[in-house]
Amino acid sequence: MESGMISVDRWTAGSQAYFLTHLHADHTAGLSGAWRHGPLFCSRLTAKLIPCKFPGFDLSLLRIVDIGSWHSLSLTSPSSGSRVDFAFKAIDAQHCPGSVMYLFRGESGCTLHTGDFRWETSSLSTENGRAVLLDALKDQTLDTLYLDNTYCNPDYSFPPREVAAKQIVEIITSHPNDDIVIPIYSLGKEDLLLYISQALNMKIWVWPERLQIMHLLGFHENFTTQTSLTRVRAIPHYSFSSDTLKELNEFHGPTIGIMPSGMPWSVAWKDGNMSGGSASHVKKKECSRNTGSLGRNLESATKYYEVPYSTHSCYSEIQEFIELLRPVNIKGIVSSRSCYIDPRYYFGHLCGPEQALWRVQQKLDYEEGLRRAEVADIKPVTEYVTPVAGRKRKNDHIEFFGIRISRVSLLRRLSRGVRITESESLPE
DNA sequence: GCGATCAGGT
DNA sequence: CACACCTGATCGC
Repeated sequence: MESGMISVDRWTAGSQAYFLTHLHADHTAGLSGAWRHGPLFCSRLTAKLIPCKFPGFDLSLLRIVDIGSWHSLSLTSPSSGSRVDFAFKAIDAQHCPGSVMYLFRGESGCTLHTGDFRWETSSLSTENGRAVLLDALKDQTLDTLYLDNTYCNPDYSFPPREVAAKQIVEIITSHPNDDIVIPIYSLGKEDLLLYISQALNMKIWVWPERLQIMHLLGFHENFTTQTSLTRVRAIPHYSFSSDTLKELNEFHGPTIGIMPSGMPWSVAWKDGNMSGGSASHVKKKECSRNTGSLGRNLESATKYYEVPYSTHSCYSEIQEFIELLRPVNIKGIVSSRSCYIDPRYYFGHLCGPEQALWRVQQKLDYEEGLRRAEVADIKPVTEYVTPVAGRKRKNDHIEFFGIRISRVSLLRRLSRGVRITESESLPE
């Protein structure tokens, strides 16, 4: 990529093919209804959402990438003018609706771009993704892994989403008479809301634009814009703060805030907080801040929970992902504001040419084992032998050790400053 | 008046 | 903390 041929989640002119992993704003900086720099490859669901996110977008530019099958692409080398053939495949990224990773196979080797992704160890989708990736890579090394390194730090530890979803349902049922507000963004966490809706057999309120998204995603029964139908509301993230929660409590009655987020969940927070169960990650806060003016409503100490429901992989999941793939090289894709952790700071020992070959060798050994097992008429092991530790490799002079500040300014510049104008049109 | 970018907020 | 946004100011046209 970056050779003037393929761009992933980058929208400046000069590429021959543009790939979109998912429709969050930090991956669409530069996209707009007027964008027309070239063909845009994305998942079917993402394509469905594009007109809503970018009104006026020229839909003839869209190239739908069906998940799981190989697609081919023929481009022209900008330097030599000769033809360059690629094959690529989309894999479910489990981050938000429509989100995918892209695996590219070309003359210059294999590249995997994860976009944002969640790699929950025991989920069926991950199991499928694992098989698809290993099968797609075959005996080749993965040359470059562009990695969602949002939580690429051992301090970040949180449970699978299902666990967090159950915690949230518990919180809601333990406050049977209170209103509940759950801050969400314009796309993502639908599975959480659906889970709550089904577990409690109630509809969930969303704002009108969000209902339109829900309908596009195929959810017709579980969401409503009628306040009177439910006590559980998913509200725009930007409209939520301790002040708004306090106001809700003062003017609308008892309201609990539940923040589903992966962010503050480092191991340092795990124990010794004021939440009931010490094993639980749930953080409960009493927001009794009283910033003047209305004052003295002592009764309105509002309840606010933070629950580790994350759409990004935690550290151990990233580790497992890298141990599976053993890439030659890893590059982080996060465009964070204040710091950039090079994935090789923690995972340098899992990449490099030797490690990549190690993976291939593992696969060959595994297949050889299967063959022998068949001959010996022994039941083959159905599970993959997951590579353990294996930190033999000495890092011979990888220069990117430690925290890199200089890259940040570059990444920031690439990802800043989108304004998504919400569709004017009404639902239906 | 418009889109693109930036500053600053949740 | 820093997710994935938001609003509002400013720049260039």
